[in-house]
Amino acid sequence: MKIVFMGTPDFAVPCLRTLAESSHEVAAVFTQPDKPKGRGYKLIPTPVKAAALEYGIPVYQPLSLRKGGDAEESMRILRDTAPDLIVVTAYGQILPKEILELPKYGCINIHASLLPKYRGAAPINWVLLNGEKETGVTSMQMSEGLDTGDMLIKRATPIGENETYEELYARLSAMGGEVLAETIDALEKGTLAPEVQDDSLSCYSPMIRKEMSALDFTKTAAEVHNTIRGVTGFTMLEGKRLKVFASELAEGSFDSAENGSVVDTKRFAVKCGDGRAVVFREVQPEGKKRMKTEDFLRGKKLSDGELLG
RNA sequence: CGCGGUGUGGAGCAGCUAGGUAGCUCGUCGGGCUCAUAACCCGAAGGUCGUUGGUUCAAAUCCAGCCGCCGCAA
Repeated sequence: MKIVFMGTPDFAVPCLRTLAESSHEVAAVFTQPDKPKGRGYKLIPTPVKAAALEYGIPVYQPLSLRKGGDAEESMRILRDTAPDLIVVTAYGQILPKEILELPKYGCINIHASLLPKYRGAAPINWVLLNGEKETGVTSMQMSEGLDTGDMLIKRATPIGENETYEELYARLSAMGGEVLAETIDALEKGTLAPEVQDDSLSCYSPMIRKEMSALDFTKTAAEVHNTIRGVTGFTMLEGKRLKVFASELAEGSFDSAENGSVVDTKRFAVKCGDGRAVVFREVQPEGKKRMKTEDFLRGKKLSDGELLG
Protein backbone atom coordinates (compact mmCIF):
# COMPACT_ATOMS: atom_id res chain seq x y z
CA MET A 1 0.00 0.00 0.00
CA LYS A 2 0.94 3.58 -0.46
CA ILE A 3 0.71 5.34 2.87
CA VAL A 4 0.95 8.93 4.08
CA PHE A 5 1.96 9.37 7.71
CA MET A 6 1.04 12.30 9.91
CA GLY A 7 2.57 12.76 13.34
CA THR A 8 4.67 15.12 15.40
CA PRO A 9 6.27 14.15 18.74
CA ASP A 10 8.40 11.24 19.90
CA PHE A 11 5.29 9.27 20.58
CA ALA A 12 4.60 8.94 16.88
CA VAL A 13 8.08 7.87 15.86
CA PRO A 14 7.65 4.12 16.50
CA CYS A 15 4.58 4.20 14.26
CA LEU A 16 6.53 5.91 11.50
CA ARG A 17 9.38 3.43 11.86
CA THR A 18 6.94 0.53 11.74
CA LEU A 19 5.64 1.80 8.44
CA ALA A 20 8.99 2.80 6.99
CA GLU A 21 10.44 -0.61 7.74
CA SER A 22 7.41 -2.50 6.46
CA SER A 23 6.73 -3.64 2.93
CA HIS A 24 4.51 -0.59 2.44
CA GLU A 25 5.54 2.62 0.79
CA VAL A 26 5.53 5.73 2.95
CA ALA A 27 5.07 8.33 0.26
CA ALA A 28 5.01 11.41 2.44
CA VAL A 29 5.14 12.56 6.04
CA PHE A 30 3.18 15.47 7.45
CA THR A 31 4.32 17.02 10.70
CA GLN A 32 3.84 20.31 12.53
CA PRO A 33 6.06 23.22 11.46
CA ASP A 34 9.34 23.59 13.30
CA LYS A 35 8.87 25.98 16.17
CA PRO A 36 11.40 28.07 18.01
CA LYS A 37 12.08 26.14 21.17
CA GLY A 38 14.52 26.13 24.00
CA ARG A 39 16.93 28.82 25.08
CA GLY A 40 17.77 31.26 22.34
CA TYR A 41 14.70 30.29 20.32
CA LYS A 42 16.49 27.65 18.35
CA LEU A 43 14.45 26.05 15.62
CA ILE A 44 14.08 22.37 16.44
CA PRO A 45 12.77 19.87 13.89
CA THR A 46 9.99 17.67 15.20
CA PRO A 47 11.03 14.11 16.14
CA VAL A 48 8.87 12.75 13.35
CA LYS A 49 10.56 15.03 10.83
CA ALA A 50 13.99 13.90 12.00
CA ALA A 51 13.00 10.26 11.63
CA ALA A 52 11.39 10.82 8.24
CA LEU A 53 14.56 12.43 6.94
CA GLU A 54 16.52 9.37 8.06
CA TYR A 55 14.41 7.29 5.74
CA GLY A 56 14.54 9.86 2.97
CA ILE A 57 10.79 10.40 3.04
CA PRO A 58 9.51 13.79 1.81
CA VAL A 59 8.31 15.96 4.70
CA TYR A 60 5.54 18.56 4.60
CA GLN A 61 4.85 20.99 7.41
CA PRO A 62 1.70 22.98 6.66
CA LEU A 63 0.60 25.58 9.20
CA SER A 64 -2.94 24.34 8.84
CA LEU A 65 -4.80 21.64 6.93
CA ARG A 66 -8.09 23.44 7.29
CA LYS A 67 -7.56 26.93 6.01
CA GLY A 68 -5.22 29.18 4.09
CA GLY A 69 -2.75 28.54 1.33
CA ASP A 70 -1.05 25.73 3.20
CA ALA A 71 -4.31 23.83 3.36
CA GLU A 72 -4.86 24.10 -0.39
CA GLU A 73 -1.28 23.14 -1.06
CA SER A 74 -1.57 20.14 1.27
CA MET A 75 -4.75 19.01 -0.41
CA ARG A 76 -3.04 19.20 -3.79
CA ILE A 77 -0.06 17.18 -2.51
CA LEU A 78 -2.33 14.56 -1.03
CA ARG A 79 -4.34 14.23 -4.23
CA ASP A 80 -1.17 13.91 -6.29
CA THR A 81 0.25 11.36 -3.89
CA ALA A 82 -3.02 9.43 -3.90
CA PRO A 83 -2.34 7.31 -0.82
CA ASP A 84 -4.31 4.14 -0.11
CA LEU A 85 -4.21 4.97 3.56
CA ILE A 86 -3.34 7.84 5.86
CA VAL A 87 -2.01 6.97 9.31
CA VAL A 88 -2.24 9.66 11.97
CA THR A 89 -0.48 9.50 15.34
CA ALA A 90 -0.35 12.53 17.60
CA TYR A 91 -0.21 14.93 14.68
CA GLY A 92 -1.70 17.88 16.51
CA GLN A 93 -4.09 19.03 13.81
CA ILE A 94 -7.69 18.21 13.03
CA LEU A 95 -8.11 16.69 9.59
CA PRO A 96 -10.87 18.11 7.38
CA LYS A 97 -13.45 15.81 5.90
CA GLU A 98 -11.92 15.97 2.42
CA ILE A 99 -8.73 14.42 3.72
CA LEU A 100 -10.51 11.82 5.82
CA GLU A 101 -12.31 10.65 2.72
CA LEU A 102 -9.45 10.88 0.29
CA PRO A 103 -7.66 7.52 0.71
CA LYS A 104 -9.31 4.27 -0.28
CA TYR A 105 -9.01 2.92 3.25
CA GLY A 106 -9.59 6.26 4.90
CA CYS A 107 -7.52 7.47 7.84
CA ILE A 108 -6.40 5.38 10.77
CA ASN A 109 -5.40 6.91 14.09
CA ILE A 110 -3.36 5.45 16.91
CA HIS A 111 -4.54 6.80 20.25
CA ALA A 112 -2.85 6.32 23.64
CA SER A 113 -5.82 5.22 25.70
CA LEU A 114 -8.47 2.56 25.94
CA LEU A 115 -11.20 4.31 24.01
CA PRO A 116 -13.78 5.57 24.50
CA LYS A 117 -12.10 6.72 27.69
CA TYR A 118 -9.58 9.56 27.58
CA ARG A 119 -10.27 10.96 24.18
CA GLY A 120 -8.33 14.09 23.36
CA ALA A 121 -4.92 15.61 23.67
CA ALA A 122 -3.35 14.31 26.85
CA PRO A 123 -4.57 10.81 27.67
CA ILE A 124 -1.33 9.60 29.18
CA ASN A 125 -1.16 12.50 31.63
CA TRP A 126 -4.73 12.08 32.67
CA VAL A 127 -4.75 8.37 33.38
CA LEU A 128 -1.90 9.00 35.78
CA LEU A 129 -3.48 12.08 37.33
CA ASN A 130 -6.60 10.04 37.96
CA GLY A 131 -4.67 7.12 39.37
CA GLU A 132 -5.95 4.63 36.81
CA LYS A 133 -4.68 1.07 37.14
CA GLU A 134 -4.84 0.26 33.46
CA THR A 135 -4.56 1.99 30.12
CA GLY A 136 -3.58 1.06 26.61
CA VAL A 137 -3.53 1.90 22.94
CA THR A 138 -6.44 1.89 20.51
CA SER A 139 -6.41 2.12 16.76
CA MET A 140 -9.46 3.56 15.10
CA GLN A 141 -10.96 4.47 11.79
CA MET A 142 -11.00 8.24 11.95
CA SER A 143 -14.22 10.18 11.70
CA GLU A 144 -14.95 13.86 12.01
CA GLY A 145 -15.27 13.99 15.79
CA LEU A 146 -12.32 14.12 18.16
CA ASP A 147 -11.21 10.53 18.69
CA THR A 148 -14.70 9.24 18.08
CA GLY A 149 -14.05 6.85 15.18
CA ASP A 150 -14.83 3.15 15.20
CA MET A 151 -12.30 1.16 17.16
CA LEU A 152 -10.21 -1.38 15.28
CA ILE A 153 -7.69 -2.92 17.65
CA LYS A 154 -7.31 -2.23 21.33
CA ARG A 155 -4.55 -3.40 23.61
CA ALA A 156 -4.43 -2.90 27.38
CA THR A 157 -1.55 -2.68 29.82
CA PRO A 158 -1.43 -2.34 33.60
CA ILE A 159 0.02 0.86 35.06
CA GLY A 160 2.70 0.55 37.75
CA GLU A 161 1.96 2.21 41.09
CA ASN A 162 4.96 4.47 40.78
CA GLU A 163 5.14 4.57 37.01
CA THR A 164 5.84 8.05 35.69
CA TYR A 165 4.63 9.86 32.62
CA GLU A 166 7.91 9.33 30.83
CA GLU A 167 7.91 5.61 31.51
CA LEU A 168 4.32 5.10 30.49
CA TYR A 169 4.77 7.34 27.47
CA ALA A 170 7.65 5.24 26.24
CA ARG A 171 5.76 1.99 26.75
CA LEU A 172 2.61 3.19 25.04
CA SER A 173 4.62 4.70 22.23
CA ALA A 174 6.20 1.33 21.50
CA MET A 175 2.82 -0.37 21.84
CA GLY A 176 1.44 2.13 19.36
CA GLY A 177 3.85 0.88 16.73
CA GLU A 178 2.81 -2.71 17.40
CA VAL A 179 -0.90 -1.97 17.34
CA LEU A 180 -0.44 -0.11 14.08
CA ALA A 181 1.35 -3.08 12.52
CA GLU A 182 -1.44 -5.40 13.64
CA THR A 183 -4.09 -3.03 12.38
CA ILE A 184 -2.59 -2.73 8.93
CA ASP A 185 -2.08 -6.44 8.79
CA ALA A 186 -5.72 -7.06 9.59
CA LEU A 187 -6.76 -4.34 7.18
CA GLU A 188 -5.00 -6.11 4.34
CA LYS A 189 -6.43 -9.47 5.31
CA GLY A 190 -9.85 -7.93 5.64
CA THR A 191 -10.26 -9.24 9.16
CA LEU A 192 -10.85 -5.94 10.90
CA ALA A 193 -14.00 -5.76 12.96
CA PRO A 194 -14.73 -2.09 13.62
CA GLU A 195 -16.47 -1.46 16.92
CA VAL A 196 -18.53 1.63 17.53
CA GLN A 197 -17.54 3.62 20.60
CA ASP A 198 -20.04 3.82 23.41
CA ASP A 199 -20.26 7.57 23.89
CA SER A 200 -21.85 7.18 27.31
CA LEU A 201 -18.57 5.71 28.59
CA SER A 202 -16.36 8.36 27.05
CA CYS A 203 -14.38 11.08 28.75
CA TYR A 204 -11.97 13.72 27.55
CA SER A 205 -8.42 14.48 28.52
CA PRO A 206 -7.86 18.18 27.98
CA MET A 207 -4.48 19.74 27.40
CA ILE A 208 -2.19 20.08 30.36
CA ARG A 209 -1.60 23.54 31.74
CA LYS A 210 1.59 24.65 33.43
CA GLU A 211 0.01 25.43 36.77
CA MET A 212 -1.28 21.88 37.08
CA SER A 213 2.25 20.84 37.98
CA ALA A 214 2.32 22.94 41.13
CA LEU A 215 2.26 20.60 44.10
CA ASP A 216 -0.48 21.27 46.61
CA PHE A 217 0.38 19.62 49.90
CA THR A 218 -3.07 20.13 51.31
CA LYS A 219 -4.22 17.43 48.93
CA THR A 220 -3.87 13.78 49.81
CA ALA A 221 -0.54 12.06 49.41
CA ALA A 222 -2.02 9.92 46.65
CA GLU A 223 -3.12 13.02 44.76
CA VAL A 224 0.27 14.65 45.12
CA HIS A 225 1.92 11.43 44.00
CA ASN A 226 -0.36 11.25 40.97
CA THR A 227 0.42 14.86 40.06
CA ILE A 228 4.11 14.07 40.12
CA ARG A 229 3.59 10.97 38.03
CA GLY A 230 1.20 12.56 35.58
CA VAL A 231 2.60 15.98 34.83
CA THR A 232 5.87 16.24 36.83
CA GLY A 233 5.50 18.24 40.01
CA PHE A 234 7.23 21.37 41.09
CA THR A 235 7.39 23.19 44.37
CA MET A 236 9.60 25.75 46.04
CA LEU A 237 12.48 24.94 48.38
CA GLU A 238 14.19 27.88 50.06
CA GLY A 239 12.93 30.25 47.41
CA LYS A 240 14.08 28.13 44.50
CA ARG A 241 12.14 25.99 42.15
CA LEU A 242 12.35 22.27 42.62
CA LYS A 243 10.98 19.89 40.03
CA VAL A 244 9.93 16.45 41.16
CA PHE A 245 10.06 13.72 38.55
CA ALA A 246 9.33 10.59 40.54
CA SER A 247 7.88 9.73 43.89
CA GLU A 248 6.33 7.04 46.02
CA LEU A 249 3.99 6.94 48.97
CA ALA A 250 5.60 6.66 52.40
CA GLU A 251 4.21 4.23 54.89
CA GLY A 252 2.91 5.51 58.19
CA SER A 253 1.17 8.75 59.04
CA PHE A 254 2.47 12.07 60.26
CA ASP A 255 -0.56 13.86 61.59
CA SER A 256 1.34 16.19 63.87
CA ALA A 257 3.45 17.68 61.10
CA GLU A 258 2.48 20.69 59.02
CA ASN A 259 1.32 20.12 55.45
CA GLY A 260 4.26 20.49 53.09
CA SER A 261 6.89 19.98 55.75
CA VAL A 262 9.76 17.54 55.52
CA VAL A 263 9.10 14.60 57.81
CA ASP A 264 12.04 12.44 56.82
CA THR A 265 15.27 14.20 55.92
CA LYS A 266 17.02 10.99 54.93
CA ARG A 267 14.50 10.13 52.24
CA PHE A 268 12.97 13.52 51.50
CA ALA A 269 9.45 12.66 52.59
CA VAL A 270 6.90 15.46 52.63
CA LYS A 271 3.70 15.48 54.62
CA CYS A 272 0.43 15.90 52.75
CA GLY A 273 -3.13 16.78 53.59
CA ASP A 274 -4.33 13.35 54.64
CA GLY A 275 -1.52 12.85 57.12
CA ARG A 276 0.42 10.57 54.83
CA ALA A 277 3.65 11.51 53.12
CA VAL A 278 5.14 11.42 49.65
CA VAL A 279 8.77 10.47 49.15
CA PHE A 280 10.52 12.31 46.35
CA ARG A 281 12.65 9.88 44.38
CA GLU A 282 13.99 12.09 41.63
CA VAL A 283 14.31 15.86 41.69
CA GLN A 284 15.83 18.79 39.84
CA PRO A 285 16.77 22.00 41.59
CA GLU A 286 16.57 25.21 39.58
CA GLY A 287 19.63 25.59 37.40
CA LYS A 288 20.86 22.10 38.22
CA LYS A 289 20.65 18.76 36.59
CA ARG A 290 18.03 16.25 37.31
CA MET A 291 19.19 13.78 39.94
CA LYS A 292 18.18 11.00 42.25
CA THR A 293 17.09 12.19 45.66
CA GLU A 294 19.96 10.39 47.34
CA ASP A 295 22.40 12.43 45.27
CA PHE A 296 20.52 15.63 45.95
CA LEU A 297 20.61 15.01 49.68
CA ARG A 298 24.37 14.54 49.68
CA GLY A 299 24.89 18.15 48.80
CA LYS A 300 21.76 19.66 50.28
CA LYS A 301 21.11 19.21 53.96
CA LEU A 302 17.42 19.35 54.75
CA SER A 303 16.28 20.24 58.21
CA ASP A 304 13.43 18.44 59.92
CA GLY A 305 10.15 20.24 59.40
CA GLU A 306 11.49 22.40 56.59
CA LEU A 307 8.57 23.80 54.64
CA LEU A 308 8.03 23.41 50.89
CA GLY A 309 5.73 25.26 48.56
C1' C B 1 21.24 39.57 20.80
C1' G B 2 14.57 37.20 25.71
C1' C B 3 15.76 36.64 31.63
C1' G B 4 18.73 33.73 34.91
C1' G B 5 21.64 29.66 37.21
C1' U B 6 25.77 26.43 36.94
C1' G B 7 30.71 23.74 35.51
C1' U B 8 35.72 21.80 41.86
C1' G B 9 38.54 13.48 42.51
C1' G B 10 33.37 8.33 40.45
C1' A B 11 28.23 11.12 42.64
C1' G B 12 26.06 15.49 45.07
C1' C B 13 28.07 19.96 47.13
C1' A B 14 31.29 23.89 50.07
C1' G B 15 35.28 27.19 49.15
C1' C B 16 35.07 32.54 45.20
C1' U B 17 32.36 38.74 48.05
C1' A B 18 37.84 40.62 51.24
C1' G B 19 43.70 35.99 45.95
C1' G B 20 48.41 32.48 49.49
C1' U B 21 48.08 24.25 52.45
C1' A B 22 41.99 21.06 47.84
C1' G B 23 37.38 20.80 52.05
C1' C B 24 32.24 18.22 53.20
C1' U B 25 28.63 14.14 52.67
C1' C B 26 28.99 9.64 50.00
C1' G B 27 31.12 6.01 46.72
C1' U B 28 35.50 2.90 45.55
C1' C B 29 39.84 -0.07 47.35
C1' G B 30 42.61 -2.29 51.74
C1' G B 31 42.34 -3.68 56.87
C1' G B 32 39.83 -4.21 61.63
C1' C B 33 35.37 -5.13 64.48
C1' U B 34 31.05 -7.88 64.56
C1' C B 35 25.46 -8.59 63.97
C1' A B 36 24.35 -1.54 65.60
C1' U B 37 16.82 -3.39 61.10
C1' A B 38 20.35 1.70 54.48
C1' A B 39 26.38 -0.87 60.70
C1' C B 40 30.90 0.99 63.11
C1' C B 41 36.35 2.04 63.41
C1' C B 42 41.18 2.73 60.93
C1' G B 43 43.80 3.57 56.48
C1' A B 44 44.47 4.45 51.09
C1' A B 45 43.90 5.72 46.12
C1' G B 46 41.68 9.35 43.10
C1' G B 47 41.30 16.44 41.21
C1' U B 48 45.21 20.04 34.54
C1' C B 49 39.27 23.41 40.17
C1' G B 50 35.19 23.36 31.97
C1' U B 51 38.65 25.94 28.42
C1' U B 52 41.90 29.97 26.48
C1' G B 53 44.20 34.30 27.56
C1' G B 54 44.98 38.60 31.01
C1' U B 55 46.23 41.00 35.98
C1' U B 56 49.60 39.38 40.09
C1' C B 57 55.38 37.49 43.61
C1' A B 58 51.02 34.18 43.85
C1' A B 59 44.48 32.67 40.73
C1' A B 60 39.43 27.50 42.08
C1' U B 61 39.07 32.69 43.80
C1' C B 62 39.81 38.98 40.16
C1' C B 63 39.10 40.46 34.50
C1' A B 64 37.87 39.13 29.19
C1' G B 65 36.57 35.56 25.46
C1' C B 66 35.04 30.62 24.24
C1' C B 67 32.67 25.70 25.28
C1' G B 68 29.20 22.52 28.03
C1' C B 69 24.87 21.53 31.27
C1' C B 70 20.29 23.49 33.25
C1' G B 71 15.78 26.61 35.18
C1' C B 72 12.22 30.44 33.52
C1' A B 73 9.90 32.45 29.37
C1' A B 74 8.06 31.26 24.43
